[in-house]
Amino acid sequence: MPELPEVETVRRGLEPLLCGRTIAAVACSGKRLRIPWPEDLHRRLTGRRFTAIQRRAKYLLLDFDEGRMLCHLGMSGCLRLLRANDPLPAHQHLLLTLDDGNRLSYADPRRFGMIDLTDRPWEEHCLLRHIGPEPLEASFHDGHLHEAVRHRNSPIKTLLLDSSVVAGIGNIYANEALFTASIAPTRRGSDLTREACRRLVDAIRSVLTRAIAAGGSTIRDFTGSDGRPGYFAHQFLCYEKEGAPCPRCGGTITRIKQQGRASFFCPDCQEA
DNA sequence: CCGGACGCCTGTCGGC
DNA sequence: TGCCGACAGGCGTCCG
Repeated sequence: MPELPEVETVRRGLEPLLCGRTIAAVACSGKRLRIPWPEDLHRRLTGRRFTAIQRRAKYLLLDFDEGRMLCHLGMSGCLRLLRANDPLPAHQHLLLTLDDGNRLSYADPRRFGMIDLTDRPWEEHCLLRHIGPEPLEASFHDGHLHEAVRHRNSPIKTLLLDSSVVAGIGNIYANEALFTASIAPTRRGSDLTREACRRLVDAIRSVLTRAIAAGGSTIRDFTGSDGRPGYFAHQFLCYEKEGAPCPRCGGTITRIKQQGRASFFCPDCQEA
């Protein structure tokens, strides 16, 4: 489900309502997610006060007055703020009752997501250490991208999904950004000129920024922390548009498979 | 080191 | 109607 724009949408929804609140009660399903639940979960969460909600790649970083919680939504995870009488979602794995009576609910049917607790600084967390630059920050630019891909033989689509090249891009936005930059997903990293990298960086920034403004993309079941869907799927140019006319040249959007995942592109106007 | 395949889960959808 | 396979927004691991 969630790529960078969706996780950022959740973060923006949580931040004003969560910061300053204290955890009064903790309930955990105990069902194993991607990694095992931390030891002493109840003790390490109860009584903690939220002080900051940040995002790195597709991870949510929740800071407490003492300690921190790392959260990843996987493919089907959902973090929502519920009022006291709201019904609880199916497949809920963690429920934090707050001192104002609201509740933070983490649900994840497929259990590809994860939650971890740490007392160390974020930059020391092993899951965050090898992640590349944030695409919306100045450290991500054409020179960085060119250097990261110029010796790589993999298709550029695969490289965009590699979080050590650039953080937070998933299947939807890799496809949309390559379409916008007029670069075929099959192009080898080593074939990209500096100029093509500049176009791609611009396209990534543009697509992600517009997706965040729309509240993310809801294909099936994504919702923000308030339960509302995102509307960026209405602006897709190629994703899940197999057979449709290309909005740029009138060619036919084609679907291929790369690394077992669907890629959509226009063979007529995306440079092979 | 690199690249590709696989597995982890559940839910949904299309074809027969 | 029901069953079965394919597929879905991610990502770490394993093997050649």
